[in-house]
Amino acid sequence: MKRKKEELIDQLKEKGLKITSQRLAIVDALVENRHDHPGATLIFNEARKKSARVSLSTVYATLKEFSEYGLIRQLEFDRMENRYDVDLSDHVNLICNRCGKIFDYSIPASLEPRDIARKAGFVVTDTRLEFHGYCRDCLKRPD
Amino acid sequence: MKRKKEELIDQLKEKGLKITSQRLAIVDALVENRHDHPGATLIFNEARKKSARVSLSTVYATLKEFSEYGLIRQLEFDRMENRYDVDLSDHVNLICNRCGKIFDYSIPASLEPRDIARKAGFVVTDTRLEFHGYCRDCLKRPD
DNA sequence: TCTTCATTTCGGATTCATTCCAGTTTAGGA
DNA sequence: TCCTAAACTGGAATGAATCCGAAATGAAGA
Repeated sequence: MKRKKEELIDQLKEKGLKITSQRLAIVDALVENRHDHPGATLIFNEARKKSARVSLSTVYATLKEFSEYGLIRQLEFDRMENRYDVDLSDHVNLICNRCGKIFDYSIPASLEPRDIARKAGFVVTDTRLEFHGYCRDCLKRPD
Repeated sequence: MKRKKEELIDQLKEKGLKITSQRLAIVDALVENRHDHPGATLIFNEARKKSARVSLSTVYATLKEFSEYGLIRQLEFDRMENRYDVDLSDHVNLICNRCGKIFDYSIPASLEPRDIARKAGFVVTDTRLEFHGYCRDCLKRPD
């Protein structure tokens, strides 16, 4: 299996997006911090460390673009910056109410809170299910 | 079954929260617009219409407090104001990518996108599952 | 290798939801 | 009716994210 980093770079090429030093630094930061589900600020700082010249605007624009092209997944929160996930496989995000860390729990497996507590050591207090797509009315409309 | 409005007011009393004209107006707005899953701005406007003297700060503080006391549920989005749900029963929020409307789809029922398309006429393009709670480390820690 | 130009980047200004704060009002128990 | 903690106000502050015009640059073609 190819490393995630090269995989992402190949996808950039496929989609006709340019490979710039900024994008490489952002890809690096995304892949290396993947288990932290990093946010824009963390990615910005990490990219800067690697001696790359990057602006925060660019980081935002790039993450947005990557999300739109389906290279990564954007996780949204209330009063907390968005986080990004390079793991596109089916999984549940387990989010700790206290420390805010985000853990992955892979599917298919039972989604019963009891099972999750037993297998992942995570006590579920609140669940959030959202299915995004197109409603009946919008499907009918042309445009 | 008691009407949702009285139910909420009773809960305020039970928790020792004061019944103010502002809170009554906010409860009204929440209940009457429940199917729109209203946001703070809509609730503010609705509450104002009912000749109530309310400030936006109060609406925010009240919605936050209601959420914390578990009277309502806060739904968070990216670049869109938070929305509030008075329906605390198990259900999936179906969110249209185009018009932004939020539909409820009750559980227990199959969560298979195919079944949802057939039964609710909603085509699922993206799913979001988040389980909030406490991680292993935080469970160990005293504090 | 050089030229060209659409794409990308920059950074400062802007937007907008939400929170904060200090002063004022008020619900509801005594 | 009085009293006090709780609730409310509105303007300022915060912070994530976007916008914008100008400058830089990747990469395709000569």
